[in-house]
Amino acid sequence: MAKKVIVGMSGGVDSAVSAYLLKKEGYEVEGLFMRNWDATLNNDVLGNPTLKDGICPQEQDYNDALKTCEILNIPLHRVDFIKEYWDNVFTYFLEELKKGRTPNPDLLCNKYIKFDVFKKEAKKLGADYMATGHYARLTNGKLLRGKDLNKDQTYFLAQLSPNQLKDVLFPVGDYTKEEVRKIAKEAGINVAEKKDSTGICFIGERNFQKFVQNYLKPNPGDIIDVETKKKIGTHTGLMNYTIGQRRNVGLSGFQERHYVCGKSVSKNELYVAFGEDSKYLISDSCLLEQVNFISATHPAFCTAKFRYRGEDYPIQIEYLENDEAKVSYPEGIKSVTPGQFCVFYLGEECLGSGIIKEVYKDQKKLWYLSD
RNA sequence: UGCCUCGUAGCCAAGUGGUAAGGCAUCAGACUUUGACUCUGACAUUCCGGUGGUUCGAACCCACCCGAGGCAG
Repeated sequence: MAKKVIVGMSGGVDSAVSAYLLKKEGYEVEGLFMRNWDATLNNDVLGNPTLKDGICPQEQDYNDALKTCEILNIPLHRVDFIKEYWDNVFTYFLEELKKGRTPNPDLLCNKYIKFDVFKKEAKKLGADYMATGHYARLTNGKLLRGKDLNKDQTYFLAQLSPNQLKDVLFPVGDYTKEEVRKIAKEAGINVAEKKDSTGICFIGERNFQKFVQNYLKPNPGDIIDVETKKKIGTHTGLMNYTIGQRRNVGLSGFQERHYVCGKSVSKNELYVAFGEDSKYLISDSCLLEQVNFISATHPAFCTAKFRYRGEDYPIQIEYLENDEAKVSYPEGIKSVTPGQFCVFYLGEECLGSGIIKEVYKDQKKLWYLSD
């Protein structure tokens, strides 16, 4: 009796090829499409580029997935997690923004949606395994980077528990994106040439400031030159900025490039530093919260990424109480941002992650990144 | 009122007789399952505050006017 796999079909190439490969390997394959965002229901109006189109992108994706399943001759189920997404992912996203932090909703989307309610739904459909189109590999319970290091998506999986990764398959993890597209083309899959989706998972590309305005009231305040502590402009609301940001700050007339280096929610001030090598952008350690480990290995020294597609930096970890940890990187790293995830790696293995809570330089909390 | 300095694209700013550097910002792409960062391209189609003049030729020299600031007072 062939094992049954439910594949999360997004309407893109990666999941299509995943289903194709699994079927070729002899699994009984069925697709499951999920919809987690409804622009109308969720009041996603300002800055939504596709609102006026005849068909919303999620429905287009569904149609693409449907076509793919037809080609592969497998059934496609469908499920809505709009409420779950709002309650567990989007609410967190907004709460973090209110605190002046920079959340990454896609890690929580995996934690609370894809590898939780979606997986349960797959089980309900009789699945022995669930599969997704992530560029990642699983070997003996270890989560490894995808073969295509440029597309590696283990960063987004770093908040999962070992249990959530049980009975999970990542068929495209052993291929490069180029190979995946080639396979799709040769198999006659409709979405072989479809452009990769970007933007927040399930929501899509947006003008961030306008998008957030649908949910949070803007609260303008002063932009302060972190060096002189003088006011040099007005910001449109702290939630509109992230650390290290250069574009869309709204300042001009200066000789040097300027970067957001901090903010104070209590004072409603945004701090800006000049020059791309400004010392104000550098930190040498940080405190993590909600530290999660997938791996049984808890090393003192390893590497870490501080943002998706960020560089791997050598770090030292000191494990603390309450799922907290102190991470040190004496060489200094630019734009370590509260709210973002710090993801640990040991060679190929993705060990786990934590949320950046506080940022330090020379053992002192950065005053311009405090509250 | 007298004298001095200054007035270059949205902003800052080179250029002081030979036919408008650069930076910031902005816009458009590339990259990208987080808002970045980075990279590429576009950006004063002969009006360089205005009007005349000198010159083969002026943003650059001269005159006057307008405007901003300063020193005398």
